[in-house]
Amino acid sequence: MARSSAASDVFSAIAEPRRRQIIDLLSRKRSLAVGAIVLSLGLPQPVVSKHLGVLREVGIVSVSKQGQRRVYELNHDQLRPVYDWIKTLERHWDHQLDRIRERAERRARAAAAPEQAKSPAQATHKKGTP
Amino acid sequence: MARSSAASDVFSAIAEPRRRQIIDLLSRKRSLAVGAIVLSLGLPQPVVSKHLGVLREVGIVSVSKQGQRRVYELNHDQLRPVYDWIKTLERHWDHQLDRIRERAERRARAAAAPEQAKSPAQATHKKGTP
DNA sequence: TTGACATATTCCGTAATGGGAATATAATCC
DNA sequence: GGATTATATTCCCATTACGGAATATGTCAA
Repeated sequence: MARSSAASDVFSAIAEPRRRQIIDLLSRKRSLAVGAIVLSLGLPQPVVSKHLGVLREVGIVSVSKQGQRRVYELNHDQLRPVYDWIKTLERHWDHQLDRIRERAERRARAAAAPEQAKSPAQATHKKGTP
Repeated sequence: MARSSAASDVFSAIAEPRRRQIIDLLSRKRSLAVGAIVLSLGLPQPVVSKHLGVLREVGIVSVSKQGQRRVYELNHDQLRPVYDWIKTLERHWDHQLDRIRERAERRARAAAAPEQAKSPAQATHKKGTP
């Protein structure tokens, strides 16, 4: 019963290495025809078409006919759930963002409570809260 | 063969919604015994144990015996491949990072050349989850 | 039309998935 | 020792996944 299937769930869709490869390809080149993907990945055409089918069903890619070929492109938005989910754990990876944000917050705190500021922050008028 | 199995591939491991739930739980509470997870998710204990088994095999979680219970905790590092992969597409989402970095740099420049300080210090920018 | 090309779909076989129920292991308490 | 609690493991089953081969659909060109 409705086990999260690759055909409907983004996370399952990206579980397949070759599907991730396809996504990688499409994120670099703006758009690609099936043939180009087949060439690039070196997989049998039916295999590629089937993977594209899965990605299509989930909404990760979209097609447009162009002559006798189908041109695929990435819908980045559909991958957002993955991004949002993993981003929750971002703080654990000592990411640049953290250092920047941390510094900003330290600075903000210092500006908000200047009496316990150990480091002599030059200037900084304090500032009322909006 | 060697289809990327959930038992060996991180992406496959996190494809399962309940496994993601477990990860979410463990990322909030530092460490949890199986019983607590069972309680929290409302799933049968064997099911939880099996999911934990998968996460364990991949290395996403690790166990330690504590009395008669096994306490699990998250190994964030193992999820890094997911983070790194999805982060490639970050630019498409006009991410907060850019704004924060920009602001920080502006601020840094202002601090380096204090005589022309005139920036509106918007210290506290609490950003709730959208 | 016929034929070449580009892509999708179907059928098949094998392997893996995840849940349920029952059972096994292990630690703790009496 | 035996009983109880906590967790893992095994067996079974229905479902799904993926690749391969063959075939179907669609499009252009002459």
